Amino acid sequence: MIPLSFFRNPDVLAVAKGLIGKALFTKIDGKLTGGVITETEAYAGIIDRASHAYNGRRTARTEVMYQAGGISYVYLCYGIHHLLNAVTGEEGTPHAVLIRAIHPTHGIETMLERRKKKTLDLTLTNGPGALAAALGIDLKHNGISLNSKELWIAESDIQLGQIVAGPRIGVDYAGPDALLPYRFLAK
DNA sequence: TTCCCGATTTACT
DNA sequence: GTAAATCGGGAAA
Repeated sequence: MIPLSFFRNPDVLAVAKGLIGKALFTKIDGKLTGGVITETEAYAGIIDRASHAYNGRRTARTEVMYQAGGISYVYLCYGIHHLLNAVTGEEGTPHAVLIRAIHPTHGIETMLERRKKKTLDLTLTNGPGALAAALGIDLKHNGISLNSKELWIAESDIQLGQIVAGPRIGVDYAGPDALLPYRFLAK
């Protein structure tokens, strides 16, 4: 497993970058699925207009983000897609890292079934909504540990290319904050 | 309670 | 390239 101290690093950018190349697994409905994280985005709590916790907003939904790092934050977007985040930072600091894409390594058959696809292609786990769907993640997994029996993150032996940073996707509404290089992906 | 909108994906024109 | 799908949460009243 990954030590809790990794997730509780106050530098959310370092955690987002560090998660690239880690392995993400779920075991939901008795089916093991997982892959290597290839793309993430950082959401810097109260100072980041793209974050749900911007300006200290604290509600029933965002409450989980204020907890200590090392747990999940799952939420429904556009009424259709579930997005998976890793909560980071110490308790009281609502930082989170959105997992945007993985490279599938385990349970590909199950993931194809969940996505209702017949052949393996790049879209299977490429994109935050698609990834959560393939892994079987939904709101039931909000706020659970990232070292639980149903959902966990581990080290990986797989070598990825150089990590590059760039602006985030789909957050144009965040004004100047949308331009911040908070997105990390393996080349 | 009511109204409005979104950290996206997919299917069309 | 553009639009529709679809529902929980946040803000207003």
